[in-house]
Formats: sequence, C-alpha cells, structure tokens
Amino acid sequence: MPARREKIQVEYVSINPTGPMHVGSGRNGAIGDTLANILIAAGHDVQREFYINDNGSQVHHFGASLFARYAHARGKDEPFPEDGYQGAYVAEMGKQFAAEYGEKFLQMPRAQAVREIGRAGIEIVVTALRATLEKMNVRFDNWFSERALFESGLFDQVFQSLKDKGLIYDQDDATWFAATKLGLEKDAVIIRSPNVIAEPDERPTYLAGDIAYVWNKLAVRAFDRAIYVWGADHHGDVPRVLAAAKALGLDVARITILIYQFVNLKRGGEMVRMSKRTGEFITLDELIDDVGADAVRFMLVSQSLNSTIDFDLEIAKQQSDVNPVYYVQYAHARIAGILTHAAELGASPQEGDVKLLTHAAELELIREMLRYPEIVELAATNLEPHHLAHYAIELAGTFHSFYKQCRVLSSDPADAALTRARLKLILAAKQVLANALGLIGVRAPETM
RNA sequence: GUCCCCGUAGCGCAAUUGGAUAGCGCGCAGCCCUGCGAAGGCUGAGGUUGCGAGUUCAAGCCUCGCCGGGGACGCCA
Repeated sequence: MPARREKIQVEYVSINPTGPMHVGSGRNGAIGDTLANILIAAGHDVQREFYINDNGSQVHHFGASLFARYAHARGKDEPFPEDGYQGAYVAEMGKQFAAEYGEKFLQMPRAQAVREIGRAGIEIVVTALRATLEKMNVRFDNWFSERALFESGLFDQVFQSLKDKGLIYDQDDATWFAATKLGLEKDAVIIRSPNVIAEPDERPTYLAGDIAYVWNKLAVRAFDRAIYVWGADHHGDVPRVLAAAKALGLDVARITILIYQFVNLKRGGEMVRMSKRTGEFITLDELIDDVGADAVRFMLVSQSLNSTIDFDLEIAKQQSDVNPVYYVQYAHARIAGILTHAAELGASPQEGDVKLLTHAAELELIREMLRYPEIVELAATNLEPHHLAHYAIELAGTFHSFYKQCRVLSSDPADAALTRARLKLILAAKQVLANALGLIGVRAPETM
C-alpha cells in the first residue's frame, strides 16, 4: 500500500479522431491502460481518460475532406482541400454519408456543412477507435471533449489569468504565449491570426487547449496527480505545458508527462513506411486481427518506454514462440489443466499444509510469487509497466521448472498430504499469473 | 545548431534507481515424454555492456567528449 492513497488521472491515446489508429497509438493505449491498472493495484484512486481533440482546425480539415468526398458521392463538383485527409476511409465515409443523409449537407451553407459533417465524422471515428481499443482491452472511464474547454469558458478564464501575469501579447495579428519570460527558448502562438484561419473558434492552437486542460485536471477536478502518456514526437511540447501550469500557480510536481519512443513496423526486416497519403498504412485493427490482441498488447507493453519498438510482422505472425506471451499463458493453462484433473480425482487444495513444501523448486516458486507485490510497487513508483511483463515471464519459467521436478498429483495414498499442499501452491501460482496478466491486459486462458 | 531517446550474446530485449558471478526469449550444439498439457524442462557454446576519458570503495547505470541509429525544434496535429 502506498504511503498515501492518491487521486490520479491517467490520460492516454488521445489521438486526433480523424482516422484509424496506427501501432504507435496502440503502444500508447497499452502503456496507459496497464499503468492505470498498476496504480489501482498499488492502492490508488485512478481515473482513465481519453482527450478528444474535437475542436478547431483539425475538425475543419477533416470536415472539409469528408464534405468533398460526400459531395463527390452525390455527383457534385467540390474541390478536395489541399492539406486534406486523403485516406480511403474518408472516401468510404463520404459515400456512407451520401447514402444516409442524401442532399442534407448540400442544402446548407458550405461552412455549416463542413462543420456538421466534420463533427458527425468524428463521432463515427471515435466509435471505431473505441472498438479497436476494446479489442486490446484498453478501457477508459471518461472521454473528455476538448471543445468543452472552450465552450464552457474555461479557456477564457485561464487565458485571462495568463494575460494578467503579462504572459500574453499580440504580434503579427496572432496572440502569443510569452514562454521566454518563463525561461523557455521560444514564445508560442496560442491564438492564430485571422489571416491564417477565418473562423474564430478554429484559431486557438493545441497549446490553448492543453493549458486549459491542465488547469481543468488539477484545479477544477482536483486530481492529486495528472499523468500524460505522449509519443516522442510531442516531447518538445512538454516544457510549454509545464511552464504554463507553473505560471497559473499549479504545482508542476503533480504533473508527469511520460514520453514513449516510436514503434517501427517491419516486414521481414524491411521497414514498412507508414503514409496516410500513399495508402500504405497498416492499422492497429488489422495488426490485431493478424497477430492477435494478446500478442500485440504484450509486445507493446513489455518494453521500456525509452526504447523504440521494432515490430516485425513476419516474426510476430509466423513464430509465435518469439512472443513470450504464449509462454506465460501456457503456464496458466497448464495449471488449470492440473486442477481440472485433480478435481476429477477428488484431490483438493483444501487444508494443504505449506510446511510440506520443502523441495528447492517449490521454495523457488514460492519466492518468485512473493516478489509480486514488490514488482507492482516498483512499476507503480517508477511508472514502468514493462516490469510486469518481465515478471510474468519469470514466474511462468519458475513454474514450468517446478512442474518438471515436482509431480503434483499422485495415486499413492501416502502422497495425499503433499498433493494437497502442492495443489495449494499451484493454485496460488495460477492466481498470481492471472493477476500479472490482468494488469497487462492479457487474457489468462484455462486452455490453449 | 539546440534538445530528447537508444546502442548490452547472431537477433529481439531486461537488469528493482551506483552493488556481489550482467539475465530472459528466439536462434545454435546436445539431452529429456509407455504418469499431471513437450506451446515444456535440462545442459552447453556465445559479452571488453558502441569508443575514449572522468567521478566512486564500487559504473551497463552518473559526468564530459566522440561515433552510429531514431525523434523534436510551425500561426501542423
């Protein structure tokens, strides 16, 4: 148990809901969800959150792309936006909308149509994201809308607060956050110039949302701690958010932004170039269907956040041995098999006397099980989910070794007491394996 | 140019925050199923932890400098 039960929010995935997930987001989900599980196991009060970027320019871009595809599907001539989303899924959605809504979006002013179709599209994508994440056992307690930060007036409030502190200024028609006054190297635009974007509600940059959001987390909702899971490409944003939080009077020690490195997809050693434009794009969904949810999740969570993951499709598919998740699951299923057999024989772990467990392999297994709480605490303290995966492998190995050396079931009545003791032992081992796998979000199967 | 991550056995990765003989999986050379699941167990080969200095009783881990790989430095998300 921790010294103090903290109210912790873990926010993860939070990708733009404008397209399917790729493997990197899968890593984010595996990390975040596992971390949340671990913190709960360590005795904390945890809330899991997905931040939906449903505000501003990305909705516009997505909406404009979708509108164009929709219009085409209705036989109308509509120019496709230059920086639009070219993925086939957008065209597919455009067709769906054409069938479902008919002329509806063509009968309203274009700006309104783009906005409405964009929002409708995002809703559909979010539903799809949710389904993909569910497959991987990645769950959330709350889906938080970025737009709400602006519509509720919270952004205006923190903006004013920064302004009062002299940290906001206008230049080149844009509004800037004076990060240099807080020791950073550059200032950053917080509200874009009208020359760049016409629609007022699309002018706030991501930084604007991030600042309002951190205030919402720590001041409004009063979490003791806010943990973010971000990809390496966002590491440059960290100092700005922290600086802004500090300027608002928040204790930055309550904020932890975890940065994980990229996932490279490979096929037989060759890098698979992921490009939304060219269409050579392997979605997380396809990967899960191909490789299996347990294998994908285990792989993504078993490596330290600091190391880049090379995910080779050939290896992951063809040689399942390469993925130790089966090794661990096999240990669990093996125990389940013995227990089933034991029940058939009428043997029971009831009243098993652990004092009879004196074999070196038995003691080793007990020792390994006793490490579990220590590992959970280590992972919770350091926010390092990968320890659980490695521990699970080691526990499975210890069990397999025990299994070879010590027979559990015996038909000899003279062994009855030892059998009960060993049944008790493996029942415990099964539970610990299931617990470890549960934290990782991987199934603990009774049979394989 | 500045900043972040990585470099550990042929390959993929660990190493409980600086501690004793650096571990695990795959692969490789062998061995073990006429009794509980061989998706398993056992034995063996394979390491100057990228290179060079430094700090320390002690460095894979900390500091500095190189080399190599990846990422970030937008009125993009």
